Amino acid sequence: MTHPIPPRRPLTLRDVSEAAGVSEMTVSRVLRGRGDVSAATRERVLETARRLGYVPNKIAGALASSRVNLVAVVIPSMSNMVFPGVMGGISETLETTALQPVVGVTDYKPEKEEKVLYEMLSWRPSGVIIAGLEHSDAARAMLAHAGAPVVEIMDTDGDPIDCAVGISHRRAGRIMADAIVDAGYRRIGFLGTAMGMDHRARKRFEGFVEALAKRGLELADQEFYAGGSGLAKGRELTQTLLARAPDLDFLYYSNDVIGAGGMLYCLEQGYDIPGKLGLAGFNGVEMLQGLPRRLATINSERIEIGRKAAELVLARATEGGEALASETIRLTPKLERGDTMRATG
Amino acid sequence: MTHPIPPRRPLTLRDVSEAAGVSEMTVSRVLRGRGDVSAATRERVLETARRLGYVPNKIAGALASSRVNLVAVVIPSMSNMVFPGVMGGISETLETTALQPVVGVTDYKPEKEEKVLYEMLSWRPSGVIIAGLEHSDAARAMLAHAGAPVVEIMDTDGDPIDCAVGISHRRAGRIMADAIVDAGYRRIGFLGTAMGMDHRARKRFEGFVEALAKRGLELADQEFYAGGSGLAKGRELTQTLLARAPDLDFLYYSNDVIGAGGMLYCLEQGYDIPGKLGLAGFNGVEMLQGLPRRLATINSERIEIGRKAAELVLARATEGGEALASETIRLTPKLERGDTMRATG
DNA sequence: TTGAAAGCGCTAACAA
DNA sequence: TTGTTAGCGCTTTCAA
Repeated sequence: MTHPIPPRRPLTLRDVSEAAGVSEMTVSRVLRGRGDVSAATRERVLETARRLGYVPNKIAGALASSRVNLVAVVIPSMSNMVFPGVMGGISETLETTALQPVVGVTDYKPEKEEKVLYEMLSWRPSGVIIAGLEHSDAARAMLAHAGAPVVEIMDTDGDPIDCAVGISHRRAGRIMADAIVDAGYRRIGFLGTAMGMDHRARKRFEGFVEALAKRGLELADQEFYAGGSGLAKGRELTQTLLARAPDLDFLYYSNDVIGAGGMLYCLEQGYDIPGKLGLAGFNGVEMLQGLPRRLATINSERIEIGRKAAELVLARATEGGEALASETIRLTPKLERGDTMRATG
Repeated sequence: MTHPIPPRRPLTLRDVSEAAGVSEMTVSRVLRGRGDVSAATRERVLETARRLGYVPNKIAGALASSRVNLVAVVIPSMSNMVFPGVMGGISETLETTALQPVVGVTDYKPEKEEKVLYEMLSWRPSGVIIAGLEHSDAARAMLAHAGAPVVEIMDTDGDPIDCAVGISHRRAGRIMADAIVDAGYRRIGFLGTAMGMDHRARKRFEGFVEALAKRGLELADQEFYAGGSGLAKGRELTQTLLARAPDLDFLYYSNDVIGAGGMLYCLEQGYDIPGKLGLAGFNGVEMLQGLPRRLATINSERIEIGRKAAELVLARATEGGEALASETIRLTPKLERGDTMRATG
């Protein structure tokens, strides 16, 4: 089924200028809401612009003013694990400002990160918010030359290029390990991603294993996977691991979604949770509210990270903030015990 | 904790031109991959650009060429109900092309849709993909003047401005109603959003009620809610409705997430599903794979909608496609019976 | 194959 | 309060 449509050329300032009988400059002033125009002229111009359906050309405006009200947000994935939270915090903070977030996704691939960064920086954004502290040399070079504030988010275990907001994932791993051991669990299994390019998952794992070691323990068993997370994946991993190591008394998952899948599996199998078997994930994902039990987890403070990152960009991208020093904000990973972990042994 | 960073001005074509000892024009040609440059010159320019860390200024490029490789994608929400699927289809299709999707969110608010559209169109995108067929007059005017192909997605019950790809939500409602009645259920309850500005949810509801009427039935009871969907919300609605109308034998939810919450609640309460009580949602959300039962649903073909929409834009935004006629693509909503609905009475 | 000139649509800076 | 001029960093077009 087809139907014709008349093509039209977008209007220019000049069209409005001629229709309203004032200079282009005056139209420009009115549309940018500058105060130095008489009320009568303003009214007439606004009316004309609306009537014609004029939409300003930001490309020309940006080139002339060398101001672009975009903030590049570069993240590894849009999965509902982290993206909605971080993005929510950013949007909320920028909502009432002139700045607008624009998102690029890297799929945890350094080469894609480079490509996405290159594309986004070529639009000369007013700021860059990018996940993680690990970037290729080329990416770091681009960021250093961006001519705009750069905020690396999620992680604080490393050296930022400019600003950073996040939590220590090593510490998050340690906190969970300590809580598990304090609760009296001893035969601990790990289930999670293969962690190839997921540096934060790796750091949590390292912190976890290290803290166990300090308490004289080591992982009893582990099961890795590659590819996307999902409840089904969590079930599968859990079944495999428990079949191999039935004497485990705690399962530590690298994220809440596979943890939740594991929880559903264990409940169906009739395991005594948290009495004989404890479970924990990582992230504090809202989406999972409403499952039969609340999974123990560590809140990764995604919304707050988004908010703070946007604030740092905002301050530096706004009139007078150009010279602000770089800054690193460390938030505190917080244990949420839920219903799948005892409080004490 | 603070640490200083040296600010740098972004490089221009001229910097590369001087460093490489050729004209700006030649550098421009090389960087745009045009063939009419000698291999030696090309090599030298490429080397220089890389060494300096040059990132082209697309703003200037776009202004000069009046070509912008962006596709505006305007959707009501980033919830994991529809966004990831649609976006996946779009990204996948545009991945290998010069076009890049940029997302704007309307929160189901007409005034926000206008604002987002205005912002996005002011960047003169090569195409617009926008959810729904219902828009304010102002929004419709902007779209008609966009000077770029417009594809309205998700819904085909109405008149598109240019192109459209989607399913008939009325038909989806009818299909579900027929399947439920055919399976022998008779006391049917509806649980869903208040549907203020969610036109597609409203159309499904209308189709559903209409099809029931044709079979001589009407809704036995219903429960509406406002605000975000979540498993917990589904539990709550279900509890309320079943307390009020314990004799219901089917619960039709306006989306899969609240449906899944309801399912968890009903299983815990020991209802015989699908024997004595049937359940169904809408969307076909992958995320829910791995729950104790597969919820009956209607697949809304989100990925395919994304793909087709991107293809329509691509064809029209590419050399020679400017004059292509408008086109409407109707996909077929497909029933997925899952484990929560009998096949026959 | 390379370069020079003009201009994309707007805004900064200055003039009236 | 309003208008004029120049130019943002590129690409198009035309000339060499």
